[in-house]
Amino acid sequence: MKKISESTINRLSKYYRTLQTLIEKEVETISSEDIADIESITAAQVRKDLSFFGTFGKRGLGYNTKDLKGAISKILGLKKKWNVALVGVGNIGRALVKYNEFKVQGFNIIAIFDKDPSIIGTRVENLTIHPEKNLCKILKGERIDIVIITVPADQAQSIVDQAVYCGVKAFLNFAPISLKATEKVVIKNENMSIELESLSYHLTNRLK
Amino acid sequence: MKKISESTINRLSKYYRTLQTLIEKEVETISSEDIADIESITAAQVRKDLSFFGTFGKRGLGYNTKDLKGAISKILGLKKKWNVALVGVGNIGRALVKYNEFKVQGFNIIAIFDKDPSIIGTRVENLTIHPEKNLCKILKGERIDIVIITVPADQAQSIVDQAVYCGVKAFLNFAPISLKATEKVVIKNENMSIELESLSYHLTNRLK
DNA sequence: AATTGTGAACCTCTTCACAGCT
DNA sequence: AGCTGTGAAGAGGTTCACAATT
Repeated sequence: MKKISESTINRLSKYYRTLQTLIEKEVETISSEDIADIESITAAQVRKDLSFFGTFGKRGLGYNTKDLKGAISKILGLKKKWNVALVGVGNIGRALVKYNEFKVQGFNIIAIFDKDPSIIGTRVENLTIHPEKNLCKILKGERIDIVIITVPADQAQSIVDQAVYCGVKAFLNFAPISLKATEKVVIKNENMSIELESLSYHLTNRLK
Repeated sequence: MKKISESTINRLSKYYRTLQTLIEKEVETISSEDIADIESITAAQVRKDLSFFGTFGKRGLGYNTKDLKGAISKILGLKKKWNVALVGVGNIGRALVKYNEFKVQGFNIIAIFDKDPSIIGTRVENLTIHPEKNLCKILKGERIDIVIITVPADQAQSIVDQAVYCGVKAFLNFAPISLKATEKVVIKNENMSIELESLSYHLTNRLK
């Protein structure tokens, strides 16, 4: 299969969410132009993104919202439930465990870890905090697909290394550091400080 | 000034953080190649990014870590403290108020808002939760530069509209929806579901 | 008549490669 | 000799524009 860009994948996620909203409003059909307006992009972009995966529309009519949502759901692999673990039960980690959006989309956090003895064994939302030394055993036993990293920057690489060794191939990293892994592993970064610094740049240079 | 790409700005943030770590380790000089290795990019990319803003290195030697950190700090506008407000004191909002990294980098959350009467008036980390109806008055009075949006998706656009009307030009949005504003406003998105869905795509299609 | 699907044109970002300093 | 700074080449992503289809 042709290499699909990360931008295309991210836009598919957005279309997916938009379609969900449209279906709730009982809209049955939508054109690429209308989707484009909602996302503030061009209609050609929407059609091109979809064209990498097949032909989903009807010329002259547009796209059926339910069919297209189903198609994107299949492309993104959202038909299945994913087992997620979270390492680092601090402020951010705790908030993510409680964040409902993930579960709704099929990402179930089913194991959580920390290295602080004073919170190990306590519970957050029905989940017991495991010690990090049991990481590998539990990742394998629970068949974890994705690990969310919410530990401090200096501990993040070590968690990735351990988890990769135990077979995990996908990570969502909140630590403000560039993590390394082999080709066969994906790491997505959620770096909030970078986004704030970007705002700072624009306020300083462009928006005076 | 030439238009600088968002990727360049984001990489500058990363270099900045890397330089900070190097300075703590008492490294005084670094080459573009070494920075590139840390960030898993090419040396030419590092040099090109910096070249948009001036010449900071010494041929044959590399870059002085402290000087370069200072230069990037100035480019990104991090010399000054920014006044930040947060709207939506749910799980994520609460975690961000407590998140220390922001304050360390000069982003001070000094006002927080919610519309739930049962929590208005209560405190989170020394800050009293204000009712959303006072948004405009307080944004102006406290001279807020940046608004962090942690309300549900269907309320996010209305918060942006109000805040833009009251003079705010920069937003960090955690709601999973595409927000609209004029040219003179920047909105950065922190969409955690999109990143998870991207992982789902890669696990489904590439990493079997 | 309306709207998709797509090759070609265009534009932007990244990498190469080397002249120019230290 | 070593490493930066940068014009030119290359790669990749976006938009145009139109034939094809309903």
